[in-house]
Amino acid sequence: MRDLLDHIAAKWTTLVLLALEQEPRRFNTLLRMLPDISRRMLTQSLRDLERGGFIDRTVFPTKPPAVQYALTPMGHSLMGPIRSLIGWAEANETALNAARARYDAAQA
Amino acid sequence: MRDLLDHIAAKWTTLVLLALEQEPRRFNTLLRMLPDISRRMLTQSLRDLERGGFIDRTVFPTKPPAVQYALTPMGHSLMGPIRSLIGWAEANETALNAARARYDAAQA
DNA sequence: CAGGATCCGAGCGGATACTG
DNA sequence: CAGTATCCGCTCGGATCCTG
Repeated sequence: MRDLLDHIAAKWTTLVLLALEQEPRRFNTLLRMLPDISRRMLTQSLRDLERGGFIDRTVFPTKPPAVQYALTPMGHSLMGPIRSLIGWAEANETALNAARARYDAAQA
Repeated sequence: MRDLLDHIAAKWTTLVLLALEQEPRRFNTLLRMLPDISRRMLTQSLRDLERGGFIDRTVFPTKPPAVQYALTPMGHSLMGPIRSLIGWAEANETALNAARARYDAAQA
């Protein structure tokens, strides 16, 4: 459990998974899809996800080389629970912001 | 969404929520329940969760003072999605470890 | 008992330059 | 194109001491 949390916790990994959900993507495509991620962080996140068996990395020996990242079956199966989190977040977004504003106001 | 991820990402917050799910707890009780957390990190996590409206903090003016932390309705409602993640983690624990072992072996 | 304050080392993560 | 390498500021987080 701790393990999984550390993955989700990685802050970018979940966004990467979402970017790959529809179809496999290439490195620079992902870079463009995730506006605030740096090359370095994207590389790290991809390695982390690959290590966990969530994504597959395929290198095409073209020139220049192309690298494709795709969700594994296990990666896809994780999307269910993630969707459930997203649903919650959307449903409670307003309440969440309100709670924070209230708290911050009380501290001022 | 980013917001929620940052919460979950806080690495301890989810564990704190789980510790509070059954019944309200006091500070030192939580400290004992979460073996590897430091006082400082527990305080931070609690503040963060309070700010987000996930938990309530109640001070009893006894001597010495007692402070109780309890899930709010919103906090409880988040447990559903979290349970779904936990279920996934339990179901895929073996596959996850295997994937990691495989990856690490390939790198060696 | 519940925590704030302070100090400090380790690592996260960005920017830039370089490679196959 | 898809990275790696290096430098470096900054925050995370532990340890310790102090308070109401």
